[in-house]
Amino acid sequence: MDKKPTRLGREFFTGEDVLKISRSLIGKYLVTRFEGQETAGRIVEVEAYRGPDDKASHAYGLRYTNRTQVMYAEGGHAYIYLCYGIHHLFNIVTAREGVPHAILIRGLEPTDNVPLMLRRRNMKKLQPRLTAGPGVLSQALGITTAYSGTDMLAADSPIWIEDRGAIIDESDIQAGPRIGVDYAEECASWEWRFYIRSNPWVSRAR
DNA sequence: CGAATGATCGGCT
DNA sequence: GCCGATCATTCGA
Repeated sequence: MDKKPTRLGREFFTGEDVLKISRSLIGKYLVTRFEGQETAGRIVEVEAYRGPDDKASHAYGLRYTNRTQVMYAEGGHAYIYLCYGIHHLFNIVTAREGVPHAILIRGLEPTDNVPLMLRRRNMKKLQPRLTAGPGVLSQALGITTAYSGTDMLAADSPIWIEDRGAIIDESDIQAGPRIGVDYAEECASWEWRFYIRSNPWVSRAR
């Protein structure tokens, strides 16, 4: 915990196993810096989307559109899309170029510059609603679809992932079915959602 | 070109 | 617990 924060290197994101990378992301920090203001939170909940063979993925069957083309970029890019016309959902692209894997960040424990996050969310009081959920955490960090395609390994990237030295015990990580993917037939039951058990910053199932 | 649809959220009952 | 918001994207005509 005392370790100096280091940005995760490219090799963290280019692996083939998106489930393993998803688990490894738990406990890392998602950081943004816009107009000189940093905000950050500890990742406590993620979901894996494995391109070609996953019916829940926007890249199922290698579907390639203007929106999804960034999913085919090298691991470490940001895939951000608009959901329900309102919410900007933030994903991290993984795997080598051409393999459309992605990890959706669904829950964050706010850590850096909470007052600014509260302001962006139009909230007065700190409560899980601030960053528990993929749409709200993007709002709290100032992330919008305008940043989709960003290479988070670029030196001047406004969004990046940090390792602050915390070790998360595997036994504290719970797996379960992904949220909101009922349309994905047999893939809907795959337990590709990972989260820290009993953590208040994990999004609530509806 | 038109219609349908979401990897959700917050307010209201 | 339910329901409406709200629009980029996608697909089919």
